[in-house]
Order: sequence, then C-alpha cells, then structure tokens
Amino acid sequence: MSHIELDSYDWRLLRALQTNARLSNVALSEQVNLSPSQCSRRLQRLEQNNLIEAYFTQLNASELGYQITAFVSITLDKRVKNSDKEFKQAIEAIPEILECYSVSGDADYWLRVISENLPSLSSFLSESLSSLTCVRDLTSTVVLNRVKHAPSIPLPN
Amino acid sequence: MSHIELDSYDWRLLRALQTNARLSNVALSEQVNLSPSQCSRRLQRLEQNNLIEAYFTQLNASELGYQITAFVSITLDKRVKNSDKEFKQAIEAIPEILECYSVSGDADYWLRVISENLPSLSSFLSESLSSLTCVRDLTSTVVLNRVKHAPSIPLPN
DNA sequence: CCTGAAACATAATGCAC
DNA sequence: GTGCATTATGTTTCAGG
Repeated sequence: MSHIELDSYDWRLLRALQTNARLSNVALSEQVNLSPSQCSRRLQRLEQNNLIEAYFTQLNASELGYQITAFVSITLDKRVKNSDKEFKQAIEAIPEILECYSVSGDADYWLRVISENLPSLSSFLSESLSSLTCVRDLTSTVVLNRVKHAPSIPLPN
Repeated sequence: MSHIELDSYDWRLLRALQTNARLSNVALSEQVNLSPSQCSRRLQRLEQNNLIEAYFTQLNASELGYQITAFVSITLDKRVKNSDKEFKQAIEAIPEILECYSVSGDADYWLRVISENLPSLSSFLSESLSSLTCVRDLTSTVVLNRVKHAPSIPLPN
C-alpha cells in the first residue's frame, strides 16, 4: 500500500468524484482546472494506488419497496462453538443486511438492515436473526428520518 | 413520484450499476444483454423516475488518514429551546459526521463519524459534540472491523 | 420496444516541451 | 508533469423492423 503524494488537483478530483462518480473527464477537467487528458491520467493513478475503493450507485430504497431502515445490535452466545464464524456466514447470506461491523462496547456486532415495512422487519428479526443459535441477544433501533448522509470524507484543499 | 413498471432488464441495469457506477453503456449492454443504445435510454428513464439517488465514489478512508469509524448515539436536552434545530445545524457543519439519523428508542440521534485515530476521536467527541448545549448524553461505539458492506439493496430478477 | 448504423463526444496515449 | 494531437472507445439519435 504505497503512499503517494497527493496535490491540490488530486484532492479536487477526489472531491468531485465523491459526489458524482459518473463525471466524465471533460466534466472533471472543468471542475478541477486541468485538461481532460490529465484528469484521465491522474484518475488512473489514484485508482492504481488504491485510494478509490468503489464507485457505487445509491438507489432510492423506498421507491424500490424498502420503507424501513433499522440498526440492530447483536450479542453472540460465546458458549456456542464457532459462533463468530457461524454468524459471519449467516450475515453474508442475508441480502437485507447491508452493513455489518464488529464493535466495541456491550454488543458484538452492529448491523444496518432494510425491510419493506414494520411487520416485515419484525418477522425478519425473529426469523432470520434471533433464530440463529449463535445469537444471544438483539436490540433493534428503527430509523425515523435521515438527517444527513454525506458519502464524502473530508479532504484537504 | 410516479411509480413506473420495471422489467427484468431494468433490474439487471440497476444491479450492475450498484456495484460499479462508472460502467459505460457498452459494458452495461454486455452484462444486461441489450444494445448500448437501449441501456442509455433505460438508464435515462430510471434517473428521471428518481430510482437513482446518487453515484458516489467510496474513497479509502484509512489511506486518506481516517483510521477510525465510530457510531455515536445522542440524546438531546429537551429543556433547551429549539434543541433539534440547533443540533441539525451543528451536524451539517461538521464534516467528520458522515451520517446522522433520528431514531426510535432510548437515543434521539445516531451518527456515523470518522476520525484519524482514537485520541482525535476522543477530543472530537468532547469538543465538537458534548460541548453542544443541546446535547444531554452521548454514547460512542468504535468499529473494530467491517464485516460486510453491501451498498446494494436486494433487487428482483 | 428493440437493433444497428451514423454522427458526435469522450477517453487514452505518444510526443514535444 | 503538462498540453496538444491522434487514434481508439463510447454515446446518442434516428431510420427501420
């Protein structure tokens, strides 16, 4: 993971791409004040140096039928053999679980899940999560409203 | 927000774009089995119908100096006038706060924040968050490891 | 609704500086 | 490193099924 020197042009490129991953080199060149060919070359360099993890499309979940987002904190039953391994395998296989983190504190894992509505969330929690033998305890927190969503990490100028 | 009929080609387009927002129409046409021109037209239709919220680039946070991700749950002091408004304004202005949700349960808000390291997280929590007069209580949970991150919502075939 | 071809736009790269 | 010119790719419109 070779660290490379980034200059002001690189920051501007990254900043522009954070908010719109589909910008063309021509569009980038206008925002960044470089020629399109330089944008192309610098972007290649940034990708090769692993500064860019992915280009994602964020879909409109509620238009697609998922009205509910919830966070779920999970405590595993440490008496169950290989509970971590079993849990991780289960997590990977469940598409409604969008994110999963192992965390410090009372719980072992935090999940972000989506569901169609509250009844479906309720049955998802009991049928897909509580039912796992490795899960000892589970607390869900329903999202009422998204106040901020900045997929952009702060960058220098 | 007019609901439109989506067919199998649309699902495939959305599925492909979820994991790579920069796919060209030619590349999409290969994954979807349509001509490039149809991919272009359908994608325009999907965008116009608000099924796509954003194309964003996920940067490598740790390469860029942010080693720590934490979740912070916040309870506001309801005795403070306009505490919600004051809080939301503060949130918007702090770049280390990447996401903020109002939630059900004990806390009022949940945040996802990034920080350079644990000392900087510590001072961020006390100086930028606890210091807000509207904040009554705050609990932070540090992410130890990202187990799953699927920015992809499940789609039909 | 679709494909395919033509006209147009953009991307990638060699080269001169 | 950069811009410019060139060639390779990609996009979009339109005629036709």
